Amino acid sequence: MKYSQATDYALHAMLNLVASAPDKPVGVQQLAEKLGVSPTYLSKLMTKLVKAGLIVSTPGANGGYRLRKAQDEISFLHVIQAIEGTASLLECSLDHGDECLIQQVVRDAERQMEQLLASKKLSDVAKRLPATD
Amino acid sequence: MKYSQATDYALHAMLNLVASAPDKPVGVQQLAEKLGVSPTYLSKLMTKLVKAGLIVSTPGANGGYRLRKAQDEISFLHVIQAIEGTASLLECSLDHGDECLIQQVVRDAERQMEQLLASKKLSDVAKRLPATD
DNA sequence: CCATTAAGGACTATATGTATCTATAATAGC
DNA sequence: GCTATTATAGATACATATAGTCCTTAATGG
Ligand code: SF4
Ligand code: SF4
Repeated sequence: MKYSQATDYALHAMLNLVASAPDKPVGVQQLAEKLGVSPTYLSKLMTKLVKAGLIVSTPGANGGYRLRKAQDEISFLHVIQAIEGTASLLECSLDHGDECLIQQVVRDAERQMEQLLASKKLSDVAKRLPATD
Repeated sequence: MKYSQATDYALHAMLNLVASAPDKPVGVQQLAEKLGVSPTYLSKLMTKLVKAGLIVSTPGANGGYRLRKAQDEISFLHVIQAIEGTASLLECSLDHGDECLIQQVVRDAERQMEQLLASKKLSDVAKRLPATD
């Protein structure tokens, strides 16, 4: 089980936005170049982030993307779920109801992980981002 | 991000083994029938569990699978990792070294989840398994 | 020796993820 | 208004992973 590569791109793109001036939008071209990804592909991911309410986009000349909220209000979980969705890890076909302990265990485990991911904000890592990124 | 269906099968198969008599091996035929899966496919999954050291198999007449360890020593994490592997959720191509906070956050989150999954044993859910399973 | 059962290789089908191309819409600046 | 710029979106192509089947081989009990 792995996060899709798209999640990796999204996280790095978001951190690049954090590192940029907050009022100057960053275009997908620049982002794609820094990440070494195809611009058109990255564009679709950015659109997902827009729809998730994490960033805002402005088309036209000097357009691009900028954060919608303060960087200390955007958590890892926000970014990850914007790309990966919020489905549970275990999707059993039969639904034996609430008494199913199997699902409870997995849900609990998910909650544990999500709790930590939600507590970590972009600002927590923005301070010390590897230089070449 | 979701566990593969194979993980779902493996968990249910293991719990069926727990529910069976510990000395009588259970064949893949019976298991497959209970789970509603193809026997040949399930067979491959069972082999993975064998290689992970969770169960032992005996071929030949009256053969099948049985638990290798006590049911309170087998955790959810054991079963899940036997199928899904142990790779990290985030596999970035560039490796910027230990100071990368992005990876640290994700690793921490993984550890949180794994810690809970490791603490939950098969015996914890075997007591109250939905009837139709 | 024979029936039974697991293991494993080869193969197919399907789904998902990754990526490209093209067209459309919106915005800023002239 | 016109034009350049930039995001959005659909269609399409490609790669990879998952899911599943078929057949052969090996091991065990009777
Ligand atoms: S026992 Fe739980 S996980 Fe299994 S099929 Fe029933 S509801 Fe789903
Ligand atoms: S910053 Fe961290 S996650 Fe990103 S490419 Fe570098 S090592 Fe990988």
